[in-house]
Amino acid sequence: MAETLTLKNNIRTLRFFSNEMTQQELASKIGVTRQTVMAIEKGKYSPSLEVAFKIARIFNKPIDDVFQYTSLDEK
Amino acid sequence: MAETLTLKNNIRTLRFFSNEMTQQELASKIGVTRQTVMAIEKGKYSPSLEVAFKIARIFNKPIDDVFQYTSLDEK
DNA sequence: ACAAAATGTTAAGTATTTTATACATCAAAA
DNA sequence: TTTTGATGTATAAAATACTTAACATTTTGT
Repeated sequence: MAETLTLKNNIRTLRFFSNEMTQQELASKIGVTRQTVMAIEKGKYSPSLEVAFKIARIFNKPIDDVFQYTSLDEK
Repeated sequence: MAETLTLKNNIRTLRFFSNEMTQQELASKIGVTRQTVMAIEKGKYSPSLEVAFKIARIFNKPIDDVFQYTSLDEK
């Protein structure tokens, strides 16, 4: 049945837990534009692994804690 | 000093530990071409997070066990 | 030594990510 | 109420990932 997998993330939550970090602040820290953070946060597309690593690093989390690649209906 | 970070990976090793899986087999399993596996394995470029997840999933490992984003000189 | 399979390389094209601008909406603050 | 900062949306261009195809080199097996 070729279950459809989608990419989700906790960036928004992680930002808030990190002293209410704004999208712009996160973007600056990892060296991308605010639009990129925006698009990734909203799941508009799959970022490069490098950008994913940079984000995870800011929050001191492994990538799998920031991004989840799961079947759509997963809890 | 803006330490330079580079992306490394253990794909080659993981393939061998997985019943000597070839690049072509891995490519087929994750739905990309052999050249793509080749390029990623040799670190020619940073794959998309989605492809990274697919690879990690084949080996039943978290992404951070397959890819390392570290400073060049790191042991 | 030979054949076959696996890996490496290159080039050109397509697809996707990221940038850059610009503008709209909303909430908070002044 | 007006301004300001943060977020959302849109679009075009630039950069990068991925494909396709073809061929060269290395490794493995017979």
